[in-house]
Amino acid sequence: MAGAANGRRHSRDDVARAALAILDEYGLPDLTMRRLAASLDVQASALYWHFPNKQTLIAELADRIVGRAALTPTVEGRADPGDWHEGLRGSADRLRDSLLAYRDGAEVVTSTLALGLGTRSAAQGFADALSTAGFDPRTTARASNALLHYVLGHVQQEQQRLQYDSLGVRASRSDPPDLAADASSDFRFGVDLLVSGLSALHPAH
Amino acid sequence: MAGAANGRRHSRDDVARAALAILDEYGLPDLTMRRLAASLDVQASALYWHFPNKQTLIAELADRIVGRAALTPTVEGRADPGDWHEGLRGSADRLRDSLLAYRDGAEVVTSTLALGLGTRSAAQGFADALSTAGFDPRTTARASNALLHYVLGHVQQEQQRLQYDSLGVRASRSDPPDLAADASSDFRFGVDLLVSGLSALHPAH
DNA sequence: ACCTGAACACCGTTCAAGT
DNA sequence: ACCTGAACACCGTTCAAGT
Repeated sequence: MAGAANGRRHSRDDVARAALAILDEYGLPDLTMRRLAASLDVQASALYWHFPNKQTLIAELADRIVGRAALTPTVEGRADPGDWHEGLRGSADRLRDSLLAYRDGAEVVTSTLALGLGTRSAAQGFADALSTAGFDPRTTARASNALLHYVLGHVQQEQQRLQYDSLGVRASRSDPPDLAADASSDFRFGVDLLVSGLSALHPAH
Repeated sequence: MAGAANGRRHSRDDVARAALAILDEYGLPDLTMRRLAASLDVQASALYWHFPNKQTLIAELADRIVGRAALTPTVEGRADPGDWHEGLRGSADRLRDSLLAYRDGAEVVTSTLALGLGTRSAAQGFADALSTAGFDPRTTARASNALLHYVLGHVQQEQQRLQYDSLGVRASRSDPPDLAADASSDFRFGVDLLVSGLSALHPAH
Protein backbone atom coordinates (compact mmCIF):
# COMPACT_ATOMS: atom_id res chain seq x y z
CA MET A 1 0.00 0.00 0.00
CA ALA A 2 2.77 2.45 0.85
CA GLY A 3 6.50 2.62 0.19
CA ALA A 4 8.54 0.64 -2.32
CA ALA A 5 6.73 -2.70 -2.35
CA ASN A 6 8.98 -4.15 -5.04
CA GLY A 7 12.07 -6.30 -4.57
CA ARG A 8 14.25 -3.58 -3.05
CA ARG A 9 14.47 -3.13 0.65
CA HIS A 10 13.55 0.05 2.47
CA SER A 11 15.48 3.18 3.26
CA ARG A 12 15.10 5.45 6.24
CA ASP A 13 13.24 7.82 3.95
CA ASP A 14 10.76 5.09 2.98
CA VAL A 15 10.00 4.49 6.63
CA ALA A 16 9.46 8.18 7.35
CA ARG A 17 7.18 8.58 4.35
CA ALA A 18 5.11 5.57 5.26
CA ALA A 19 4.82 6.90 8.80
CA LEU A 20 3.60 10.28 7.54
CA ALA A 21 1.02 8.50 5.40
CA ILE A 22 -0.35 6.58 8.38
CA LEU A 23 -0.28 9.71 10.52
CA ASP A 24 -2.22 11.70 7.98
CA GLU A 25 -4.81 9.02 7.31
CA TYR A 26 -5.38 7.48 10.74
CA GLY A 27 -3.87 9.91 13.27
CA LEU A 28 -1.13 9.74 15.87
CA PRO A 29 -2.71 7.16 18.18
CA ASP A 30 -2.85 4.68 15.29
CA LEU A 31 0.76 5.25 14.34
CA THR A 32 2.29 2.21 16.05
CA MET A 33 5.58 0.58 15.16
CA ARG A 34 3.79 -2.67 14.38
CA ARG A 35 1.26 -1.04 12.13
CA LEU A 36 3.93 0.98 10.37
CA ALA A 37 5.95 -2.18 9.83
CA ALA A 38 2.92 -3.98 8.41
CA SER A 39 2.33 -1.15 5.91
CA LEU A 40 5.89 -1.74 4.68
CA ASP A 41 5.48 -5.54 4.63
CA VAL A 42 8.16 -5.92 7.21
CA GLN A 43 8.55 -7.08 10.80
CA ALA A 44 8.35 -4.41 13.51
CA SER A 45 11.90 -5.15 14.55
CA ALA A 46 13.13 -4.13 11.10
CA LEU A 47 12.24 -0.52 11.85
CA TYR A 48 14.90 -0.38 14.54
CA TRP A 49 17.58 -0.64 11.93
CA HIS A 50 16.40 2.74 10.55
CA PHE A 51 15.46 4.52 13.78
CA PRO A 52 16.78 3.81 17.28
CA ASN A 53 13.29 4.21 18.77
CA LYS A 54 9.82 5.59 18.19
CA GLN A 55 10.60 8.99 19.67
CA THR A 56 13.31 9.56 17.08
CA LEU A 57 10.93 8.55 14.32
CA ILE A 58 8.32 11.02 15.56
CA ALA A 59 10.97 13.74 15.76
CA GLU A 60 11.84 13.10 12.14
CA LEU A 61 8.17 13.47 11.22
CA ALA A 62 8.01 16.73 13.15
CA ASP A 63 11.01 18.05 11.24
CA ARG A 64 9.40 17.13 7.95
CA ILE A 65 6.13 18.75 8.92
CA VAL A 66 7.61 22.08 9.96
CA GLY A 67 10.15 21.85 7.15
CA ARG A 68 7.41 23.07 4.84
CA ALA A 69 7.27 26.38 6.68
CA ALA A 70 11.03 26.83 6.46
CA LEU A 71 10.97 26.21 2.72
CA THR A 72 8.85 29.29 2.15
CA PRO A 73 10.97 31.96 3.86
CA THR A 74 10.25 35.65 3.89
CA VAL A 75 10.69 36.07 0.17
CA GLU A 76 9.09 39.42 -0.53
CA GLY A 77 9.11 40.86 2.98
CA ARG A 78 12.85 40.22 3.29
CA ALA A 79 13.75 43.50 1.64
CA ASP A 80 11.56 45.61 3.90
CA PRO A 81 12.84 45.45 7.49
CA GLY A 82 10.32 48.05 8.58
CA ASP A 83 7.51 45.66 7.86
CA TRP A 84 8.40 43.15 10.53
CA HIS A 85 4.74 43.03 11.60
CA GLU A 86 3.88 41.37 8.33
CA GLY A 87 6.97 39.18 8.53
CA LEU A 88 5.82 37.75 11.84
CA ARG A 89 2.25 37.30 10.66
CA GLY A 90 3.51 35.52 7.56
CA SER A 91 5.70 33.20 9.60
CA ALA A 92 2.79 32.42 11.87
CA ASP A 93 0.52 31.65 8.93
CA ARG A 94 3.12 29.44 7.27
CA LEU A 95 3.75 27.52 10.47
CA ARG A 96 0.03 27.07 10.98
CA ASP A 97 -0.42 25.87 7.40
CA SER A 98 2.41 23.37 7.83
CA LEU A 99 0.86 21.96 10.99
CA LEU A 100 -2.57 21.75 9.39
CA ALA A 101 -1.15 19.88 6.40
CA TYR A 102 -0.96 16.64 8.41
CA ARG A 103 -3.47 15.16 10.78
CA ASP A 104 -2.34 15.71 14.39
CA GLY A 105 0.54 17.79 13.04
CA ALA A 106 0.52 20.20 15.98
CA GLU A 107 0.51 17.35 18.48
CA VAL A 108 3.45 15.67 16.77
CA VAL A 109 5.50 18.86 16.89
CA THR A 110 4.47 19.67 20.45
CA SER A 111 5.41 16.23 21.73
CA THR A 112 8.76 16.37 19.98
CA LEU A 113 9.38 19.79 21.49
CA ALA A 114 8.37 18.43 24.89
CA LEU A 115 11.00 15.73 24.56
CA GLY A 116 13.66 18.28 23.74
CA LEU A 117 14.32 16.76 20.33
CA GLY A 118 14.93 18.83 17.18
CA THR A 119 12.17 21.00 15.77
CA ARG A 120 13.97 24.09 17.00
CA SER A 121 13.46 25.27 13.43
CA ALA A 122 9.75 25.66 14.09
CA ALA A 123 10.37 29.03 15.72
CA GLN A 124 13.18 30.03 13.37
CA GLY A 125 10.92 32.06 11.12
CA PHE A 126 9.91 34.18 14.09
CA ALA A 127 13.47 34.56 15.31
CA ASP A 128 14.70 35.66 11.89
CA ALA A 129 11.98 38.26 11.49
CA LEU A 130 12.56 39.63 14.98
CA SER A 131 16.31 39.91 14.92
CA THR A 132 16.21 41.43 11.45
CA ALA A 133 13.80 43.98 12.87
CA GLY A 134 16.40 44.97 15.43
CA PHE A 135 15.22 43.23 18.57
CA ASP A 136 17.94 42.09 20.91
CA PRO A 137 18.70 38.35 21.15
CA ARG A 138 16.97 37.87 24.46
CA THR A 139 13.75 39.55 23.38
CA THR A 140 13.94 37.68 20.09
CA ALA A 141 14.22 34.35 21.87
CA ARG A 142 11.45 35.10 24.35
CA ALA A 143 9.05 36.46 21.75
CA SER A 144 9.71 33.58 19.34
CA ASN A 145 8.90 31.20 22.12
CA ALA A 146 5.68 32.97 23.00
CA LEU A 147 4.59 32.97 19.36
CA LEU A 148 5.49 29.30 19.00
CA HIS A 149 3.54 28.29 22.09
CA TYR A 150 0.52 30.22 20.93
CA VAL A 151 0.57 28.76 17.42
CA LEU A 152 1.02 25.19 18.63
CA GLY A 153 -1.71 25.51 21.22
CA HIS A 154 -4.15 27.10 18.86
CA VAL A 155 -3.61 24.67 16.00
CA GLN A 156 -3.76 21.70 18.34
CA GLN A 157 -7.17 22.95 19.39
CA GLU A 158 -8.19 23.45 15.78
CA GLN A 159 -7.18 19.92 14.86
CA GLN A 160 -8.99 18.47 17.83
CA ARG A 161 -12.16 20.18 16.66
CA LEU A 162 -11.69 18.91 13.15
CA GLN A 163 -11.67 15.42 14.59
CA TYR A 164 -14.75 16.03 16.68
CA ASP A 165 -16.64 17.44 13.76
CA SER A 166 -15.64 14.52 11.55
CA LEU A 167 -17.11 12.23 14.20
CA GLY A 168 -20.42 14.03 13.94
CA VAL A 169 -20.15 15.60 17.36
CA ARG A 170 -21.38 19.02 16.34
CA ALA A 171 -19.83 21.41 18.82
CA SER A 172 -22.25 24.32 18.52
CA ARG A 173 -23.87 24.01 21.90
CA SER A 174 -24.79 27.51 22.91
CA ASP A 175 -22.74 29.75 20.66
CA PRO A 176 -24.83 32.19 18.64
CA PRO A 177 -24.15 31.45 14.97
CA ASP A 178 -22.95 34.97 14.24
CA LEU A 179 -20.34 34.55 16.95
CA ALA A 180 -19.37 31.20 15.45
CA ALA A 181 -15.63 30.78 15.51
CA ASP A 182 -13.74 31.32 12.31
CA ALA A 183 -10.52 29.45 12.93
CA SER A 184 -8.33 31.69 10.78
CA SER A 185 -9.46 34.98 12.24
CA ASP A 186 -9.42 33.55 15.76
CA PHE A 187 -5.86 32.53 15.07
CA ARG A 188 -4.98 35.94 13.71
CA PHE A 189 -6.32 37.63 16.81
CA GLY A 190 -3.74 36.02 19.08
CA VAL A 191 -0.88 36.63 16.68
CA ASP A 192 -1.86 40.30 16.43
CA LEU A 193 -2.02 40.55 20.21
CA LEU A 194 1.59 39.41 20.48
CA VAL A 195 2.76 41.51 17.54
CA SER A 196 1.05 44.55 19.00
CA GLY A 197 2.67 43.90 22.35
CA LEU A 198 6.02 43.71 20.63
CA SER A 199 5.47 47.07 18.94
CA ALA A 200 5.64 48.75 22.31
CA LEU A 201 9.07 47.19 22.84
CA HIS A 202 10.54 47.96 19.44
CA PRO A 203 13.87 49.85 19.47
CA ALA A 204 12.52 52.40 16.96
CA HIS A 205 9.78 53.37 19.41
CA MET B 1 1.75 3.07 50.55
CA ALA B 2 -1.06 5.36 49.45
CA GLY B 3 -4.81 5.53 50.09
CA ALA B 4 -6.76 3.83 52.81
CA ALA B 5 -4.91 0.56 53.23
CA ASN B 6 -7.17 -0.60 56.07
CA GLY B 7 -10.23 -2.80 55.83
CA ARG B 8 -12.45 -0.31 54.00
CA ARG B 9 -12.70 -0.33 50.25
CA HIS B 10 -11.82 2.63 48.08
CA SER B 11 -13.80 5.62 46.91
CA ARG B 12 -13.43 7.52 43.69
CA ASP B 13 -11.61 10.17 45.69
CA ASP B 14 -9.09 7.62 46.97
CA VAL B 15 -8.32 6.60 43.41
CA ALA B 16 -7.83 10.18 42.26
CA ARG B 17 -5.56 10.96 45.19
CA ALA B 18 -3.44 7.89 44.64
CA ALA B 19 -3.17 8.79 40.96
CA LEU B 20 -2.01 12.31 41.82
CA ALA B 21 0.60 10.85 44.16
CA ILE B 22 2.00 8.60 41.43
CA LEU B 23 1.90 11.46 38.93
CA ASP B 24 3.81 13.75 41.22
CA GLU B 25 6.42 11.20 42.20
CA TYR B 26 7.02 9.28 38.97
CA GLY B 27 5.49 11.35 36.18
CA LEU B 28 2.75 10.85 33.62
CA PRO B 29 4.37 8.02 31.63
CA ASP B 30 4.53 5.91 34.80
CA LEU B 31 0.91 6.54 35.67
CA THR B 32 -0.57 3.30 34.36
CA MET B 33 -3.83 1.74 35.43
CA ARG B 34 -2.00 -1.37 36.58
CA ARG B 35 0.50 0.56 38.63
CA LEU B 36 -2.20 2.74 40.14
CA ALA B 37 -4.18 -0.36 41.04
CA ALA B 38 -1.12 -1.92 42.66
CA SER B 39 -0.60 1.19 44.79
CA LEU B 40 -4.13 0.70 46.11
CA ASP B 41 -3.66 -3.05 46.63
CA VAL B 42 -6.35 -3.80 44.11
CA GLN B 43 -6.71 -5.38 40.67
CA ALA B 44 -6.54 -3.05 37.66
CA SER B 45 -10.08 -3.96 36.71
CA ALA B 46 -11.31 -2.55 40.00
CA LEU B 47 -10.47 0.96 38.84
CA TYR B 48 -13.14 0.70 36.17
CA TRP B 49 -15.81 0.74 38.77
CA HIS B 50 -14.70 4.29 39.74
CA PHE B 51 -13.77 5.68 36.32
CA PRO B 52 -15.06 4.53 32.93
CA ASN B 53 -11.59 4.80 31.40
CA LYS B 54 -8.14 6.29 31.83
CA GLN B 55 -8.97 9.49 29.94
CA THR B 56 -11.68 10.33 32.45
CA LEU B 57 -9.30 9.69 35.31
CA ILE B 58 -6.72 12.02 33.77
CA ALA B 59 -9.40 14.67 33.24
CA GLU B 60 -10.26 14.44 36.92
CA LEU B 61 -6.61 14.99 37.79
CA ALA B 62 -6.49 17.99 35.48
CA ASP B 63 -9.50 19.48 37.23
CA ARG B 64 -7.89 18.99 40.61
CA ILE B 65 -4.63 20.51 39.45
CA VAL B 66 -6.16 23.68 38.02
CA GLY B 67 -8.70 23.76 40.83
CA ARG B 68 -5.98 25.27 42.97
CA ALA B 69 -5.88 28.34 40.76
CA ALA B 70 -9.65 28.77 40.91
CA LEU B 71 -9.60 28.60 44.69
CA THR B 72 -7.50 31.75 44.89
CA PRO B 73 -9.63 34.16 42.84
CA THR B 74 -8.95 37.82 42.40
CA VAL B 75 -9.46 38.65 46.04
CA GLU B 76 -7.92 42.08 46.38
CA GLY B 77 -7.92 43.14 42.75
CA ARG B 78 -11.63 42.44 42.49
CA ALA B 79 -12.60 45.86 43.72
CA ASP B 80 -10.42 47.71 41.24
CA PRO B 81 -11.66 47.09 37.70
CA GLY B 82 -9.17 49.58 36.31
CA ASP B 83 -6.33 47.32 37.31
CA TRP B 84 -7.18 44.51 34.95
CA HIS B 85 -3.53 44.31 33.90
CA GLU B 86 -2.65 43.07 37.35
CA GLY B 87 -5.70 40.83 37.42
CA LEU B 88 -4.53 39.02 34.29
CA ARG B 89 -0.97 38.77 35.51
CA GLY B 90 -2.20 37.36 38.80
CA SER B 91 -4.37 34.79 37.05
CA ALA B 92 -1.45 33.76 34.89
CA ASP B 93 0.82 33.39 37.89
CA ARG B 94 -1.76 31.37 39.80
CA LEU B 95 -2.36 29.07 36.86
CA ARG B 96 1.38 28.60 36.41
CA ASP B 97 1.83 27.86 40.10
CA SER B 98 -0.96 25.29 39.96
CA LEU B 99 0.61 23.52 37.01
CA LEU B 100 4.04 23.56 38.62
CA ALA B 101 2.63 22.05 41.80
CA TYR B 102 2.49 18.58 40.21
CA ARG B 103 5.00 16.86 38.04
CA ASP B 104 3.89 16.96 34.38
CA GLY B 105 0.97 19.15 35.46
CA ALA B 106 0.96 21.18 32.25
CA GLU B 107 1.01 18.05 30.11
CA VAL B 108 -1.91 16.56 32.02
CA VAL B 109 -4.00 19.69 31.53
CA THR B 110 -2.98 20.06 27.88
CA SER B 111 -3.87 16.49 27.03
CA THR B 112 -7.23 16.80 28.75
CA LEU B 113 -7.88 19.99 26.85
CA ALA B 114 -6.86 18.25 23.63
CA LEU B 115 -9.43 15.58 24.28
CA GLY B 116 -12.15 18.15 24.78
CA LEU B 117 -12.77 17.07 28.36
CA GLY B 118 -13.43 19.47 31.23
CA THR B 119 -10.70 21.84 32.39
CA ARG B 120 -12.54 24.73 30.81
CA SER B 121 -12.04 26.34 34.20
CA ALA B 122 -8.33 26.69 33.48
CA ALA B 123 -8.99 29.84 31.48
CA GLN B 124 -11.79 31.08 33.70
CA GLY B 125 -9.58 33.40 35.70
CA PHE B 126 -8.59 35.16 32.50
CA ALA B 127 -12.15 35.36 31.25
CA ASP B 128 -13.40 36.84 34.51
CA ALA B 129 -10.72 39.50 34.58
CA LEU B 130 -11.31 40.44 30.97
CA SER B 131 -15.06 40.67 30.99
CA THR B 132 -14.98 42.60 34.26
CA ALA B 133 -12.60 45.00 32.54
CA GLY B 134 -15.23 45.62 29.89
CA PHE B 135 -14.01 43.55 26.98
CA ASP B 136 -16.72 42.11 24.77
CA PRO B 137 -17.45 38.35 24.99
CA ARG B 138 -15.69 37.51 21.77
CA THR B 139 -12.49 39.33 22.64
CA THR B 140 -12.66 37.88 26.13
CA ALA B 141 -12.89 34.35 24.74
CA ARG B 142 -10.14 34.84 22.21
CA ALA B 143 -7.76 36.53 24.61
CA SER B 144 -8.39 33.95 27.34
CA ASN B 145 -7.54 31.26 24.87
CA ALA B 146 -4.34 32.96 23.79
CA LEU B 147 -3.27 33.40 27.39
CA LEU B 148 -4.13 29.78 28.19
CA HIS B 149 -2.16 28.43 25.24
CA TYR B 150 0.84 30.53 26.16
CA VAL B 151 0.81 29.51 29.82
CA LEU B 152 0.40 25.81 29.04
CA GLY B 153 3.13 25.85 26.42
CA HIS B 154 5.56 27.73 28.58
CA VAL B 155 5.04 25.67 31.70
CA GLN B 156 5.23 22.45 29.73
CA GLN B 157 8.63 23.60 28.53
CA GLU B 158 9.64 24.54 32.05
CA GLN B 159 8.67 21.13 33.39
CA GLN B 160 10.48 19.35 30.61
CA ARG B 161 13.66 21.24 31.55
CA LEU B 162 13.20 20.40 35.19
CA GLN B 163 13.21 16.75 34.19
CA TYR B 164 16.29 17.14 32.01
CA ASP B 165 18.16 18.91 34.75
CA SER B 166 17.22 16.27 37.29
CA LEU B 167 18.71 13.70 34.93
CA GLY B 168 21.98 15.57 34.98
CA VAL B 169 21.71 16.73 31.38
CA ARG B 170 22.90 20.25 32.02
CA ALA B 171 21.31 22.34 29.26
CA SER B 172 23.74 25.28 29.23
CA ARG B 173 25.36 24.56 25.89
CA SER B 174 26.24 27.97 24.48
CA ASP B 175 24.14 30.42 26.46
CA PRO B 176 26.18 33.11 28.16
CA PRO B 177 25.53 32.80 31.91
CA ASP B 178 24.25 36.34 32.23
CA LEU B 179 21.66 35.58 29.59
CA ALA B 180 20.72 32.40 31.43
CA ALA B 181 16.99 31.94 31.42
CA ASP B 182 15.08 32.82 34.56
CA ALA B 183 11.89 30.87 34.17
CA SER B 184 9.68 33.31 36.05
CA SER B 185 10.76 36.41 34.21
CA ASP B 186 10.73 34.59 30.87
CA PHE B 187 7.17 33.61 31.70
CA ARG B 188 6.28 37.14 32.66
CA PHE B 189 7.59 38.47 29.37
CA GLY B 190 5.04 36.55 27.31
CA VAL B 191 2.17 37.43 29.62
CA ASP B 192 3.11 41.10 29.44
CA LEU B 193 3.27 40.91 25.66
CA LEU B 194 -0.32 39.70 25.53
CA VAL B 195 -1.52 42.13 28.19
CA SER B 196 0.15 44.99 26.38
CA GLY B 197 -1.46 43.92 23.13
CA LEU B 198 -4.82 43.90 24.86
CA SER B 199 -4.31 47.44 26.16
CA ALA B 200 -4.51 48.71 22.60
CA LEU B 201 -7.90 47.05 22.28
CA HIS B 202 -9.37 48.19 25.56
CA PRO B 203 -12.73 50.01 25.31
CA ALA B 204 -11.42 52.85 27.46
CA HIS B 205 -8.76 53.63 24.85
C1' DA C 1 22.95 -3.32 4.43
C1' DC C 2 18.65 -4.76 5.81
C1' DC C 3 15.56 -8.05 7.67
C1' DT C 4 13.28 -12.33 10.35
C1' DG C 5 11.51 -14.80 14.42
C1' DA C 6 10.97 -15.17 18.81
C1' DA C 7 10.84 -13.44 23.00
C1' DC C 8 10.46 -9.93 27.12
C1' DA C 9 7.99 -6.98 29.70
C1' DC C 10 4.54 -4.57 29.53
C1' DC C 11 -0.30 -1.89 28.19
C1' DG C 12 -5.94 -0.54 28.59
C1' DT C 13 -10.22 -2.69 28.86
C1' DT C 14 -14.08 -6.21 29.38
C1' DC C 15 -16.78 -9.28 31.88
C1' DA C 16 -18.59 -13.00 34.51
C1' DA C 17 -18.44 -13.93 39.08
C1' DG C 18 -17.82 -13.14 43.91
C1' DT C 19 -19.03 -10.66 48.75
C1' DA D 1 -21.15 -1.10 46.56
C1' DC D 2 -16.84 -2.64 45.40
C1' DC D 3 -13.67 -6.07 43.93
C1' DT D 4 -11.33 -10.61 41.77
C1' DG D 5 -9.53 -13.54 38.04
C1' DA D 6 -8.96 -14.43 33.73
C1' DA D 7 -8.85 -13.22 29.34
C1' DC D 8 -8.50 -10.24 24.84
C1' DA D 9 -6.08 -7.55 21.91
C1' DC D 10 -2.66 -5.09 21.79
C1' DC D 11 2.11 -2.22 22.77
C1' DG D 12 7.74 -0.81 22.22
C1' DT D 13 12.07 -2.92 22.21
C1' DT D 14 15.98 -6.42 22.12
C1' DC D 15 18.71 -9.73 20.02
C1' DA D 16 20.59 -13.68 17.83
C1' DA D 17 20.45 -15.16 13.42
C1' DG D 18 19.82 -14.97 8.56
C1' DT D 19 20.93 -13.08 3.43
